[in-house]
Amino acid sequence: MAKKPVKLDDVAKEAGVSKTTVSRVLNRRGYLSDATIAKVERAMEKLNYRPNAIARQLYKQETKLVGLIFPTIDDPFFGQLESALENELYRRGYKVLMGNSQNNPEKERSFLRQLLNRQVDGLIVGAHNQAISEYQRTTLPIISIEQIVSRNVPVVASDNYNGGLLATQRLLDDGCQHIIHTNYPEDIPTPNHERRLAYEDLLRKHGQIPITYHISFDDPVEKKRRIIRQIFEDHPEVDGIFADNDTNAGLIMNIAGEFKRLIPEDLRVVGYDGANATRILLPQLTTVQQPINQMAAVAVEMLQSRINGEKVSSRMLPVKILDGGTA
Amino acid sequence: MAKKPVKLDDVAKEAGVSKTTVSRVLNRRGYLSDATIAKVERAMEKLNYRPNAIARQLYKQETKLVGLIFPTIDDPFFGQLESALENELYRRGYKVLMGNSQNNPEKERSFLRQLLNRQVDGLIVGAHNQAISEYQRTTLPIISIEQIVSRNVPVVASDNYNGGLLATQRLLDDGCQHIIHTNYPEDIPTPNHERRLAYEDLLRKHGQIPITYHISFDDPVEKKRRIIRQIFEDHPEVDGIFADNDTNAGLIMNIAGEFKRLIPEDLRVVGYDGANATRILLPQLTTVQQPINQMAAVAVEMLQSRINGEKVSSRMLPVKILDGGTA
DNA sequence: ATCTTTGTGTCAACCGGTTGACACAAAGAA
DNA sequence: TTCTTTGTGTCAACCGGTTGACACAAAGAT
Repeated sequence: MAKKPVKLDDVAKEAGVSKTTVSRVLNRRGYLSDATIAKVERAMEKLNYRPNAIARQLYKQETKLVGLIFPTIDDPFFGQLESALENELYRRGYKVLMGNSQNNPEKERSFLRQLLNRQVDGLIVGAHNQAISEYQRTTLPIISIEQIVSRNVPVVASDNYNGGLLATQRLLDDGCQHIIHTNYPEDIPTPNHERRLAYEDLLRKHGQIPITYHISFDDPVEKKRRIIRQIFEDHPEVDGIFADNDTNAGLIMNIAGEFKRLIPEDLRVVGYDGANATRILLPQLTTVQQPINQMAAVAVEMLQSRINGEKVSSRMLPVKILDGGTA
Repeated sequence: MAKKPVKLDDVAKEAGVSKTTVSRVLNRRGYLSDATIAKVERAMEKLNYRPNAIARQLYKQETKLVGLIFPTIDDPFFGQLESALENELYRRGYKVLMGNSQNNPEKERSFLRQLLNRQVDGLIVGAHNQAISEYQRTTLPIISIEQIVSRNVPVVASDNYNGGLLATQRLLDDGCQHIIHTNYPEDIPTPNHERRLAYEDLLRKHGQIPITYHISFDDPVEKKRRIIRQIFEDHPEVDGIFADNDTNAGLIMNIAGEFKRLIPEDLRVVGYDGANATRILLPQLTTVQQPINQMAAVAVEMLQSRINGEKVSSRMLPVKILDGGTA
């Protein structure tokens, strides 16, 4: 015997007015006497009335919801990024519908398809899948972060190439002779590859041979460890490593210990990302920091513009190197 | 001149059938000839029809949305927890509406009020605020994680008291004579205090005087560092620290370095949480691990039961200590 | 005395799907 | 022949707010 929820009509009856009047009180529009307002509010209070958001959304054709599609949230970089996005969106009156693709194209597609059904007013994506045709033929406002999704989707990115240069240059300045890089397998589309390209270009310019070991974001930790051990086994001469993200840099530092390498004496390490959580747990790491919060702010600003029907173009934000002690 | 979105009626017209028939094809209910199905599907394809989720929700009175209210997502513990929750919920056909309270009662209340308006089918909360009366007088299914929200809200918790015992006992077993603890200020309601109580009880039993330094989750990192430095200044004799979370344990380890303490020789450290990200960045930390993924699974299962109208009661899950090298 | 302006409130259509009730035809059963 | 079952499809009410159109009264302007 669950009581039916109170609806606007019930309030109207209780207050002795019409639906319209109640709605007007709710939205404070049109002419209203103080007496009427008081009467209606008393009735709402008495019945503990809660307006049905869905009904309003149906009529208004807007949900004040924004979808976020990223690989995961259980990671210092994405955690901070989505956290910052949520904050910015909330400030502008939007709530967040979160979907973690786990780099699973199936899940991403299903998620996307559902959101496209007028569930959200806009979308911010940073997942690593491609060839998801749904992105192409929709008119929903979309902003992408660090990822090229489709020709018509503006991108907010940090300057990955320059970040790669900064990291590599640092190791060169430190006098490293054998610098190795870790990055995604090349068939996974991500802007991280820009970091690799910079590393390769700069290394070649200095007469060194670039060597990249491929570690995928989704590899289980044990596999990542195995790949890193391989580095030390294949290249005992290594004296500098540029990791494409801080988590890998952390793993590298641990495994360097296993191989009795002192950091920074025997081995210099530069990471990438510079997220809050990593800075706390691994402050000694020298790393290229992305302006995560700023990226979030810019992305939300751009999305808002698109929702308002304005045109926006892609933006690239600068990175900087943070000195720890590892390089 | 934005074209109006295609609606069910348009598809019906295109296919030469009625709305009902199209709806039936969409939901595969009632008797339908193959010919009809094909006809309708061709029409949907041709018009690129997307059903309006909001309209369906309004009629069905369910949104297949679950709200998540936690302090933040930018933290290894909450990141992993929310990530696991999202996964479990997705498996059951629910999408996630995320709200970070930032331990800001204002934001939490506003968020909650909006979700209560029939926006979500259920709620999982783990925010640290109290006295939010909205939780009390609603019939929305709610499950709380590690937090007592209201008499009628079932809780999923890990065995915090036992976790406190495990951590403290480990330090005692290591022969520590001066064990200090960090935890929230006592006026912030969190189950972490159970960990403190266990520490106090056990320490007293062993004739030691419990000393707790208060570090709030929301304190800026610099403040946290300051408080931790204070520990070493006030109690140079300290030889064991039980931190109420791994992030603080990480900070403690760093600052121990500043004070020239070797870990574990001069100082033993035990953390709390054992989240994935921390295990990767700080594997050497001995810590009490919460069964984060299991907590998420149980919470979702309980929520599903409540949504189905069943009664559920609170559950407590066991913790275990993970051996690193710091204690 | 007539015309506007301001204040208060009502009616009914609308947003876009969903579904119970019902109509009608063809096939099989009694 | 008549009754039941199966297959196919239509009608219109419904979910719960929102709002343009409109009615009517009182006050102020000309």
